[in-house]
Amino acid sequence: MTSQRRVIVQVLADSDDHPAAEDVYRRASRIEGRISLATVYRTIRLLEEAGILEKHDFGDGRARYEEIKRTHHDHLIDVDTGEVIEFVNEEIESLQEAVARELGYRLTGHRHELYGTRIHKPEQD
Amino acid sequence: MTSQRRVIVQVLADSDDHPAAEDVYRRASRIEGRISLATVYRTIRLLEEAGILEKHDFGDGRARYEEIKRTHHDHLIDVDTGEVIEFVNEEIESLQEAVARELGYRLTGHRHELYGTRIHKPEQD
DNA sequence: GTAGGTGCAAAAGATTTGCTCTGGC
DNA sequence: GCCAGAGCAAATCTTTTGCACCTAC
Repeated sequence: MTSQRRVIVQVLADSDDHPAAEDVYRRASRIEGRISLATVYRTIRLLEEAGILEKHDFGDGRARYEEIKRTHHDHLIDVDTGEVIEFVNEEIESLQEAVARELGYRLTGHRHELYGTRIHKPEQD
Repeated sequence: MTSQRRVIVQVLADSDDHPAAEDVYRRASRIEGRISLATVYRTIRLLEEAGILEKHDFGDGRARYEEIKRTHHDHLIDVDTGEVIEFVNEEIESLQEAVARELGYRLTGHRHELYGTRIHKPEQD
């Protein structure tokens, strides 16, 4: 357990957004100067393989990460702002299982992202 | 309309899988020798912007493409073989709309992929 | 004839890796 | 002291781009 790893893990734990490797590097650098992007990538990979981190791709060309929390959720991405909103829908979850089963598969994972634009609500402005 | 573009469009129309740019290049090269990977990328981009082609990312680091067919569908990826199976589930589709609406969003698109392993069926072997 | 398209090679951006050095235990 | 792990720079992989040349209309 080196200081670099400690800092990276801390940064990820403190983030409630979905930072890319570069973001993690930037945030970690503020705390611990002696750190390199390569180490961030290596540590992120370790954490991912250990099942601690989840990798996402929201379509902007780089991987985004978040800690696996107790509650599973999917994401809605605001196409105008890039904001990421988490959602849970048990009905969709079980339908997915059913679809896979019908096709002769056991589900090992899934990726579900919604992309949308905010509905303008005049009374909220 | 150049011969290169004609060939690329033809290759895509003839493919019922989800080829990456490199695959399109390989298939097109067999038909038309005078073609470059750069042209494939440029043409693919044009077709995507024209709404003729859909871009996917199945998690292997390169983009995969398919022609937009009349019927919308999502994908189940066999994690053992890489095989891609298309599926349609209207119930999930409308639940997605509902989820977005509840969060105050109008859906502009979505990405939904299931990852699974084939359930072994002894009587089928 | 010319504007848009092509090929080639180099650039760009994200991620990985080889190698040497270092710091935790 | 040893060895896993760090830093740095170079390599890799996919995709994009600059530029000179070409070709469809």
